[in-house]
Amino acid sequence: MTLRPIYQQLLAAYGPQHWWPGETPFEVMVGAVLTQNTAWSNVERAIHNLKRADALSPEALLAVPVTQLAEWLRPSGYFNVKAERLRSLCAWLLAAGGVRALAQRETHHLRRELLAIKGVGPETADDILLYACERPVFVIDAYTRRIFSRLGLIEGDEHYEVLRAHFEAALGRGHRNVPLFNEYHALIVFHAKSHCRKRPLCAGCPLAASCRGRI
DNA sequence: AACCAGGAGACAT
DNA sequence: ATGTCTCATGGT
Repeated sequence: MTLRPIYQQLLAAYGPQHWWPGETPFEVMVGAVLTQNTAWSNVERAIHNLKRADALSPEALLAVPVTQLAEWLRPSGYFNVKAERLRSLCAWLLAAGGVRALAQRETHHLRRELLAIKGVGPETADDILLYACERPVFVIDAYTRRIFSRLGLIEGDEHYEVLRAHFEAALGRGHRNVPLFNEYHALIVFHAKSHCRKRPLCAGCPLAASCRGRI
């Protein structure tokens, strides 16, 4: 596939992105839920509220009333919904034996468990698997659909699992690909936010060579 | 002032 | 299996 050269072009243009923006695996998980259909700048405010209240742990989040949690989450939007979603995530984490205990589980088993949590869909599950648990899964999001459909490489409306399988098959599935999948998704998000918001192909787009003749 | 942002669940068809 | 509605804040 042409997915390798596209990655090289993005990396050459933007450099390493050092994802996920979060200091601990648990903070990554929280961020993955809070950023659902929400600008990251708003998520940062909510996470800052949690840190300021010294509440950024599964135990602390479960110890306070939902109304209090929702108040801390207010800047990230959907705060009532997300308060419940964080609680179900934390309840699962504690039942699983804590964040550290996740290392024992096999990736596919872990993925099914994550998807069983209310408020964790395919993308959030894969964010957690890749960026918190360092598992080799390729994250599909709205940016990925938009960019690669404009490049003519996918339709864009395929089911999530179809696209994930497609990208993973093209790039390889081994554990050695964790850094690649990490960087690739981060670059996709950065690229989508800097270029191509409205136009298919902008002046100075690092993917111009891959676009040529297709758009 | 409409439109969008690193989705997911509930529900009807 | 495929649409539609809802959830909500802050930036452009």
